[in-house]
Amino acid sequence: MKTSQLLIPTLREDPGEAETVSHRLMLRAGLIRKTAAGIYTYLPLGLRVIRKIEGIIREEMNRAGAQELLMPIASPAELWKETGRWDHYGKELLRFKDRHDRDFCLGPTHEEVITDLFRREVRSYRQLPLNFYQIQTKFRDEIRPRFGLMRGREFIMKDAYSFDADEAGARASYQKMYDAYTRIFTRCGLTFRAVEADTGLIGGDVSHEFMVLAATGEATVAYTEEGSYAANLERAEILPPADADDAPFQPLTAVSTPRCRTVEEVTSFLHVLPRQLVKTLIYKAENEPVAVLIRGDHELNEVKLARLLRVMDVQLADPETVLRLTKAPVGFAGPIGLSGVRILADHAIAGMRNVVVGGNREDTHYVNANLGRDFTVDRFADLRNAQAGDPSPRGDGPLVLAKGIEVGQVFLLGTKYSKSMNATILDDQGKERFAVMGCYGIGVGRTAAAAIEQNHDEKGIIWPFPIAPFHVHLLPVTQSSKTAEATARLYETLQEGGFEVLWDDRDERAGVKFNDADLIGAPFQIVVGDKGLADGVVEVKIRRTGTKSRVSPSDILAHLGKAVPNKAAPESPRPRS
RNA sequence: CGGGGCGUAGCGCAGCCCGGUAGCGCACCUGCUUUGGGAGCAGGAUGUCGGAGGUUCAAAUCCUCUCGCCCCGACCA
Repeated sequence: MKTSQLLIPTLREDPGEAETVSHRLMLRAGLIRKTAAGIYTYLPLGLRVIRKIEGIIREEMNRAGAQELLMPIASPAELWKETGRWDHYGKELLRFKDRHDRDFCLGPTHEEVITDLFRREVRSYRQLPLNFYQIQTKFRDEIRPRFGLMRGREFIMKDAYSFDADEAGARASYQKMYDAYTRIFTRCGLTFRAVEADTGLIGGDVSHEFMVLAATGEATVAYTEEGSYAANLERAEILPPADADDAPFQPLTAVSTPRCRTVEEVTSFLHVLPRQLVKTLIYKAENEPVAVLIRGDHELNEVKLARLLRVMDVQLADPETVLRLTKAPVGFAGPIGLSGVRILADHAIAGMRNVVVGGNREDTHYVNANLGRDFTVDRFADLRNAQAGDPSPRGDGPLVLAKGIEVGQVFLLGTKYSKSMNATILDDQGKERFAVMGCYGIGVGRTAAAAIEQNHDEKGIIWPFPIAPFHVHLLPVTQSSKTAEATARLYETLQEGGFEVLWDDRDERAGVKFNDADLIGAPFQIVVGDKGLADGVVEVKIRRTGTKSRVSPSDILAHLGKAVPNKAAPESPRPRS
């Protein structure tokens, strides 16, 4: 393609609205433009990248035995009411009415639609297993869209849904998808990790997230260096500590702590370490208040709390509730004498002695409080976030934390949707059974953004070969007819050799072309100019390394062929579960 | 939804505090020169100052309301 025939509006300056590298570079390199908050138009160059990623996904999904179909963007409220998600999904579900006043929504995901199709069309276990996928635009009305394609409201997603006759079959389908995902992200040239994950709103029993490791990631991953354990921070299990403090009980004493509300304020006022304090957090779980005890230097994990309480979500109680329960303003809650509310505690609390707790009175804390003697706990559980250095639940070393971008997630759903929507098949005994399902998503645009986060320098993007919008950027830098002819010949040769070539035929100065080429990030740049042609060569620059070599045009295909990374997909490892 | 900030030319911004001629850089158009890492000179075009109301002789500037966007948090897969 010639540059003059494509809209590639590169920007010399950083757009004010972009913070992260991928967002900034996608705007600057002319890949996308914003249409509304969290809603983007893909320009020709950006769309080429999207199509490349989709192509890799299609190949691997088909290879794994999935079949492509396409579901509608709009779906009727009735289906969502069957599973209860019309009420539970919240404001992320964009609802609207048609001209007949019927309720519809824009699909944020498609379990309901595919399960409806399945129950209408599939009767027998003999037709299973089945796996359907689509690559399609989703809409989730995010509270705060950000970082360009990383978290948009409208975004392109590959979603797949597997149906099996039994649990074992479903696990096999899950494993196939896990393996396919590993191949897909490897082929996209990404450094990633599959981690154990929570199932969230989608529901289900088992889930892995595929995380591209990058500093700008929104999620935190906990893993061991040896690599046998990896989990999303919100999921990472923490074993009860083996060691307990066995110091003798000291007498309980109330102390005045004027205006000391936070752990930081209380501990520095009393000259103790945060790990000697127990904070008491009052939460609301579906309007039922609950008190949670957490060590001062630990962080409560709301996902774990919600799972323990078997509720959709939990939130910190409002100041009025805290005042009613503890008879003190926020900041002074403690377990001693606290009544009318269940008291939960993180495992770490069990082994602590002579701790600082809130006094349930304004400006008052207790020191030397002790479990058993001064207060009781209704239930101990794993309720905190993992920290770097915590022991792995598999006993294989300390956990390391890293930031990651979630580009894909696989769920073993079980019968959650087939039950609520009555999607049954007949088994080999002629008996009706609920189909056992799995669902599998990949954020296509987010994968492109993640690739940029991982592959860039101060000049611009450095595309991995398989998802680059073009393989070769052809840059004539002198005006002579000799250069023009050599460029045209090279363009033909390269295309015949199977390379996708972007030919910068603009009447621009060399510097402009060089800078745009570095920004756009094709793996190879070929500079054609009188200087080189006088010696019978053109200059090939490898974008990633900056290495330049002088190559005779007749050797160009052989030269590039050597430099192209092996395109074959690697063997996929098994999940660690 | 809470906190902070920003809407002025296609893009990046100044002007606003202290009311009185709307400006700078880049991009764009014309001409000449130039042409291997974001060219030079000369000339030119481009704005309902986000919108509505108000105060005032006079509003980009002050006041009120409103819309949009960005950042932090809450939230979310």
